[in-house]
Amino acid sequence: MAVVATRERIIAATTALFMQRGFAGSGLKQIAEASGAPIGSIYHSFPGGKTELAAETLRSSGRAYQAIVEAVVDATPGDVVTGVLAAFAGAAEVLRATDYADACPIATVALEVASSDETLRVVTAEVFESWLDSAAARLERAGMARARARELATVLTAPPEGRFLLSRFAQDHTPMD
Amino acid sequence: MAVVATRERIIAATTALFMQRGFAGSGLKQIAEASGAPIGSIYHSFPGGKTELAAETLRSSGRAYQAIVEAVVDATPGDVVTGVLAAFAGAAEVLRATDYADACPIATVALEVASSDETLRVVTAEVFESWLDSAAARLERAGMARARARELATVLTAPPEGRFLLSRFAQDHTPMD
DNA sequence: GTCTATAGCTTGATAGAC
DNA sequence: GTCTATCAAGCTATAGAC
Repeated sequence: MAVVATRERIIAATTALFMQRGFAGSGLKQIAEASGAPIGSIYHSFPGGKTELAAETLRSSGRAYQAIVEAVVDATPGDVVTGVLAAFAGAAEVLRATDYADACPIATVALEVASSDETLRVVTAEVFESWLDSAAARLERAGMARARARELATVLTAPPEGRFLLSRFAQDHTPMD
Repeated sequence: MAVVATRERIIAATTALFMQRGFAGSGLKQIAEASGAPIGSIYHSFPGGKTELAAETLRSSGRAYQAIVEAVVDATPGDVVTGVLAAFAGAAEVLRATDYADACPIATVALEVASSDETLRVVTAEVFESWLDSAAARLERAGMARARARELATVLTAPPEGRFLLSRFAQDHTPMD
């Protein structure tokens, strides 16, 4: 019980710091302070150190984000595309409400490690693959051919990520609408 | 002459490191080594330290990228939208040729500093504004209304940024096509 | 203008008391 | 399992010789 809580608190603190300062910019000392756990506890829960903590955080964020999008999509009447748009409209609202601080929890770290840390790059690629699989499965279920579903899933995911990026550093809601 | 060369070499080295490891992940020591100039020379050219160096690097990258896109757009027959697509097709080729290492030189740093360094956040926003102005001006020249031109410029810029992001960490060309 | 040396601090990681 | 103390190495920045 206490173990799980500590581990979860560490991951939650890491998620928040990664969104605001990225991987290299988030120190273990900061993470320890933000989570209320000393550094020793981080190494107890994540013996692989910062890399293992980052990998678990990315996977956790990826799962959480995917679950939210799936819930919105499945609850939206009409076709899947409309559902995806509804999910991203919700994400846009969160972004605005947090003063453009909380965007995609993966993107910042993904760009940082894409060419410098192969272990974490693979993790971000797997999270992305999982998102694509989820979207493609729903499009297939709606009657779309397998190859076409995968293509459309990719096309649907890219523009929102770009809009997140633009509206975040412009601190302007316009690109999201 | 020698002064300019040193300064330019430092900025070039910083640009490359920012694309690969981001802002926090690129140390001044690494930049010094990559540029062939000692740390003292960095502080001679950029008295404001790492922040000033980063700001100048972002502006330089932004100008260079904008000049390339403008050249391609202006040299492409047909409408402006076709030109923009041609420019991004060229960028996709560069990305593939560099094994997905050299993507947008602004995006990684922009996400890192968006919520943690107001000085650099403003710089990234200005670079982005300049891109939008450039694209909107060309759309206006093609006869489009001012407000509509700006809107379309934003819509045109977002999806390619998203595709850059996705194809980079998937190390897969598909999202770019 | 160029470069060396180093100060002062923070980092990721470890050892070991409790 | 939890936490403290500490390490060596890294960082940004500065002072000052050439």
